[in-house]
Amino acid sequence: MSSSEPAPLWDLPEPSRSASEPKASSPRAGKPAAAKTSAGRAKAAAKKAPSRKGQQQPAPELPVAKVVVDIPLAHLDRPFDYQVPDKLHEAAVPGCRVRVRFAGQLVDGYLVERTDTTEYERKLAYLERVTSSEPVLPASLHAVCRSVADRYGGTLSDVLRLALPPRHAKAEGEPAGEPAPEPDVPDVSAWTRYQRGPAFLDAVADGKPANAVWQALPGEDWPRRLAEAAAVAASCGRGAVLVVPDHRDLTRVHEACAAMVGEDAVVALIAGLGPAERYRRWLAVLRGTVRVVVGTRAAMFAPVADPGLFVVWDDGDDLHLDPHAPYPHVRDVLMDRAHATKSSLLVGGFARTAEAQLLVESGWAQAVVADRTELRTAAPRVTPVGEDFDVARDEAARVARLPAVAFEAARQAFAAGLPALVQVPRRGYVPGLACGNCRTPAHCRRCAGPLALPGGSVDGAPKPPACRWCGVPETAFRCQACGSVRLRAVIVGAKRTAEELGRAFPGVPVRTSGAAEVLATVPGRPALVVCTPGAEPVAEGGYGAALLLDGWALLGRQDLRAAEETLRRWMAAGALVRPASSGGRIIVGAEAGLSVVQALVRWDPAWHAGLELGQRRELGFPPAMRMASVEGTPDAVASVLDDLPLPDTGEILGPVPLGDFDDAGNASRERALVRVARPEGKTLAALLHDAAARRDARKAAEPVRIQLDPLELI
DNA sequence: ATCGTCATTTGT
DNA sequence: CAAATGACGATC
Repeated sequence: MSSSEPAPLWDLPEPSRSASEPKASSPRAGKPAAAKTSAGRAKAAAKKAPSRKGQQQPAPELPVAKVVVDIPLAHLDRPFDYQVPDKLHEAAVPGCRVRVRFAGQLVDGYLVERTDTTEYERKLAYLERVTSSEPVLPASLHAVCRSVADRYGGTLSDVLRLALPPRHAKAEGEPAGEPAPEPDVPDVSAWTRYQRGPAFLDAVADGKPANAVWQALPGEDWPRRLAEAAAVAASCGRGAVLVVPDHRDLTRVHEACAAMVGEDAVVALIAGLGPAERYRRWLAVLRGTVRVVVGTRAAMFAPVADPGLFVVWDDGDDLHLDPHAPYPHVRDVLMDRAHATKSSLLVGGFARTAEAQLLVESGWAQAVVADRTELRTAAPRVTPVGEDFDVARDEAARVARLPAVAFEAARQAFAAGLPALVQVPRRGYVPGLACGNCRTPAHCRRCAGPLALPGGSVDGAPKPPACRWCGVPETAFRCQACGSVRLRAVIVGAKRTAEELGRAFPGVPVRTSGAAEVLATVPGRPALVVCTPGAEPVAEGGYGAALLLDGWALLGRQDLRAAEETLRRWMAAGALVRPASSGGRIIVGAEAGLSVVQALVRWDPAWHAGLELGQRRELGFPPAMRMASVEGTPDAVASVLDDLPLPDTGEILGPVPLGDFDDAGNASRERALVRVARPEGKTLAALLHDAAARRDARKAAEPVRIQLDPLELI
């Protein structure tokens, strides 16, 4: 039975015995590249039949190929030497894709170098074939990927999988276009609003490495500012890579860049393009036909020629963390690339992360920020609304349970012919509550706002329901309609909120933007624009008001970054509002005494980032310290930790159970954190890599997830 | 997956 | 004491 299956060609026995199979050698002998047909045939005939393998001659020069194999095992994370056969001498160029026999299997790999000699004591195997001579892994890209793998304690092959799109033969066959011409030097006068802004761009223009952390002013046309920076680099013949969190941002930055440096000089790299187009655009970058790359996180590896500038916008957005091993972060990869290539880095956003703050405080980067005078002309007026607020007197607004100031701010915006933005918690993020008996929506006894489950827990017990507007917990619910004490969860999304609010403003159209459908822009006319964080449309001419009603949900999260994240989302929405001088107002539903609210009122993200970083130092949390998480079954986690030599400053926290439990009540998965002082981060990564290597070599079945600088810590 | 190495078992 | 078998680890 089994004998009826034809063995694949490459499974034929190697040297001897094939004298009895005269045909074995001929079928694949015709290599299209050999071109000269008659000579090729004569040569093949001259070689007497037996397997071609034994007959292979090493290449006349540089016969050794260093090959990185595409196997994600940590103990095989190094190049292996192969012999280049005579026939592949021309094709086997550094950086090309190859196929090699590795441990009896044919595997894909990359040829990273041709050399004269090998350290290997035994006989080298030959390259099986060259998949294509396109040098997709040149030394520069190899170095980037190796460095990223080392930083995260991961393997090169894992990083290569993130950095190189799958090959598409048809796209590869198309000829490379002409390199785009150098664009004109752009007008960068808009950067004079920021201290050290012009100085930073001068450095980029002079090809001197400079690093900047930039907080954009409210209302800033930041895609255009980024395009100007990219154009500065491009105008002096350097490349630029700009990474933004999502597709919507990418569209804006891409348009701005195309207008600034020309359609042909910029390319958008984005997931979900389709294999051919994805590879085509990536090749255009590799071949140097475009100078400016705009993309989402995978573009952080874009092999742009002669890079002069790397940019990450809104580095606090968790989309910048790649969810695939070894979980690299855009900001950190771009820092590494900028450093390695002596080019510049720009970390921009409306808000500032604790990580960016550390770059500034350590002197690694300069703060590019506006002074208070500029800020005063740009910022909207911010009014916090805490627990004690007056519900609007207007009858319809009372029905919608809207605070009076919020109602008034929205009304003024509409009166001025402008839209108003309402930011509400993400749908499903927080379920709303209704009576378990009669299904009447459950309302707060204090302000009549809707009750919801905040999520998270205190001392192991789930948090009690709380009001969506004022945040007051409800510990003894009783239905107003039927007297039942039972509660049931209902989904209250942006849609429902929109309907409720809409009734308060008859005649004003209500638009929603959220997970289901994200609007890019809304016209500059009266409208109530209800959206979840991150989905705020840009309004033509700016919003007249923004109502930030999700503070209690954002701030209530059990997360080290809750405050930082809240300010980031508020500022992203608030930046779309007109300046106070033009009547722009922000109403934020949170206590005025909170520092995060103060930071919004004063529009001072740097101050808040300084506070955050100070707290992280006190707690010994990132980015003040470096952390790694080790996650898996209890046995697997224990085996890694037991095998991990701790650096001097090393400390293990946990392990703690992770959510799911088995029938016996034991955690099926655990997570431990390993903490070291920042200077030992590199050592920790190497030690974790080695521990993973020993584990892989033992062929351990249970997977362990090792992550450096994980975002979620609590 | 496959191959070589080295230790152990089995057959004289 | 030599040949056969098996466990293990490297994998070019």
